[in-house]
Amino acid sequence: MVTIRDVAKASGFSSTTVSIVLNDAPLARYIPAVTKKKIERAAERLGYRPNQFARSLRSKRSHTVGVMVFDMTDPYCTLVLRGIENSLYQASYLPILTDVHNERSRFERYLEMLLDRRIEGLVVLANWLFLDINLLGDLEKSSIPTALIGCELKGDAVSSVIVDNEIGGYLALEHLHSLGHRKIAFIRGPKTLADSSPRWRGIRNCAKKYELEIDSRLVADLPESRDPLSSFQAGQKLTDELIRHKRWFTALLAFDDMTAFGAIRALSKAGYCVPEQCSVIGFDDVAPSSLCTPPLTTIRQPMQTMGMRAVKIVLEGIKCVLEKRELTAQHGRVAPELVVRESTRSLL
Amino acid sequence: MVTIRDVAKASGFSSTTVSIVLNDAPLARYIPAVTKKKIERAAERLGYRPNQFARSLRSKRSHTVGVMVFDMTDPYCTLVLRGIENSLYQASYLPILTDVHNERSRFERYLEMLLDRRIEGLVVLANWLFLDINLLGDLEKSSIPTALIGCELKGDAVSSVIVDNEIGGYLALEHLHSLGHRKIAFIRGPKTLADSSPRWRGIRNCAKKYELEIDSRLVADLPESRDPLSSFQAGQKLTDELIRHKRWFTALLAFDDMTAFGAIRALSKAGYCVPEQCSVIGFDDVAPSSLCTPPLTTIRQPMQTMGMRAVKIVLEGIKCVLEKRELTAQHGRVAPELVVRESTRSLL
DNA sequence: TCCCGAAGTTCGATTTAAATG
DNA sequence: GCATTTAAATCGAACTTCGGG
Repeated sequence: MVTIRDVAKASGFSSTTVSIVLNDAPLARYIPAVTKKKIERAAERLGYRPNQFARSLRSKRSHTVGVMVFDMTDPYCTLVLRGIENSLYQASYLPILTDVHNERSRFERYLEMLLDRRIEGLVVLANWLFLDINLLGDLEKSSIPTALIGCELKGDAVSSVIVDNEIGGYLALEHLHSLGHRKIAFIRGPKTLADSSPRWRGIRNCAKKYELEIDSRLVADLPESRDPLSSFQAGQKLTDELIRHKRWFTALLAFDDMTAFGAIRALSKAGYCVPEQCSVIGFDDVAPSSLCTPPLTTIRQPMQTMGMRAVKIVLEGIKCVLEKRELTAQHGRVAPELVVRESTRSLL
Repeated sequence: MVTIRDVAKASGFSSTTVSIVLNDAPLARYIPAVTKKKIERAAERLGYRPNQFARSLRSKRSHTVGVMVFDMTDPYCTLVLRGIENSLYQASYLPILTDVHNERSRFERYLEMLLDRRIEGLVVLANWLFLDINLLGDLEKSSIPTALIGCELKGDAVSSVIVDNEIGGYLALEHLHSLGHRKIAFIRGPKTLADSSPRWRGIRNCAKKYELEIDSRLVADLPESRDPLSSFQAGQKLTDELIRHKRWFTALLAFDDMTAFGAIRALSKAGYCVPEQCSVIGFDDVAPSSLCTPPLTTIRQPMQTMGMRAVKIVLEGIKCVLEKRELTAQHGRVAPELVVRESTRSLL
């Protein structure tokens, strides 16, 4: 491996000068262009690449950000990760990816490993997380700029980026209503999930606005679970029960896309066509939604944007820390968007 | 930050002794249990965590593996990444994730960054890659154990893990044939993609075995593209053309699942039901396949296994390098598996 | 010779303080 | 005093060498 001393020797200057020149440090002002040229050419010729370990040891900087995903297999992750990666790339940071499999022990172990690597910031993709306050103890005291995607935390230690679930819920029901649906079934999220209640609130607001009555016999709740696939299965099972109760509905509003896929499966098995006999709307707009037939009408979370936003917050946090300014958490809330495809149909 | 010297001071021993004890180095044999206890307790009490930069600088090891994905948005990545992550976790390695967006410049920049970080190994997820030999120049000379997932490379510089496409193609056609299908349409992969030709070879072998005639007017080719979504669109378009040519078929064998989704969309738009009027089989078994209705019959690539396998190879390579043994590439080929779901139906 | 522990060197780059003409 | 350059200290851990009992 070629070191700075090799470059020094080859160029005939000291390693100090080489360092100053190659880093374009303040003192480089005083160094004549000829010297710079010589040094740069020597470095080039030898193929010199500074040792990042040495550099980091000295500067205490890693140019690395930790990314912690709660369950990688959730299709929700894909685009968020793309957003994170892209923003990091532009800032010349590299991400260390960890997947905690929704396991507490894994979370703790990974967090220690990341802290040991002196990550400068942390992005946590808390999709499908049943959050436990303890998990954050380590985080808060670490004083590493952190952004949580998908759930919000009280206090100003940890930033967050979430979708506006209330607006999303409102948009979903408004769409069904505008299509003429009045008998609507609902599959709500698990009570322990933070998204569930605001989404439902939005739905109720919309119902009130349009004087739509919600039949409580057409409302089902997803059970708590830490497996993203389970919401597909639960969606199927609950829809099946709804159908068997013979209380018919012309549309179904699902908690998320996975649930909607399960609902469509159940409807289809029972001999009902979507959207001819029953409209279905989801939430998230994960990749499969546009691929399925019929493609799913849904409320899109701007996932890539959310990833980018989280990185932006973390990067600003890092700058704060470097300049020893006070660091306060930011809480971003992005607007969801109705995506009309073909799983919903007008009754009018 | 508490350093080894702080621990030395607090325990009353020298930093040498502390280092030996905490790392359980060979010399630790000679150190009495009392001393060890004292040192360990001091370290514990102070919350000492060794500085990885210093450690890496000295040992020249990073305990980091680079992971390079060609297009993160491809659903094919998800499970492979899970496999990679899991194996790395068990070996206490951490992955740096990079997504090259199928762009040459990004590949090169990321490769340099990873090399600068002194990654000990590299896993490349070359899904949907139109490989260019030049890209590998840097790789070969870097002498970093590397495993390519999804495509194979001549020579013994770079290891690889691929699915046995020929068997997969065979299985797919055999399944359709066993269901009684004789008029079968095919959408082949792009000619520039390495997977395409062996997959087609398997199909032809199977056709010969069962004396099935392949009607060349029912064979279409996916165009070259570097966007995974494009195979959905192309699948839809090609199927549409196939339908319009009025040369009917009872089953369609698609190059991959994305293509199959496109085909199903086209059939549905043209008023044909899957599988009642036309069976469709895919290849890969990406996540959406089991979520769609009807769920897709397909040839599964054991993606998680492939990720694990690649990491295993890389880890062995790292051990090789450490022990200065000769490093030779391994070329793994894993068996695909027929997954029968509901997009195919028996004619018998 | 065996056991225990410490002093000092090394890894490679950055930075401070200081020395030249 | 100024422009130009550099010796030496530093970051934190790990390893080599050595000395005392």
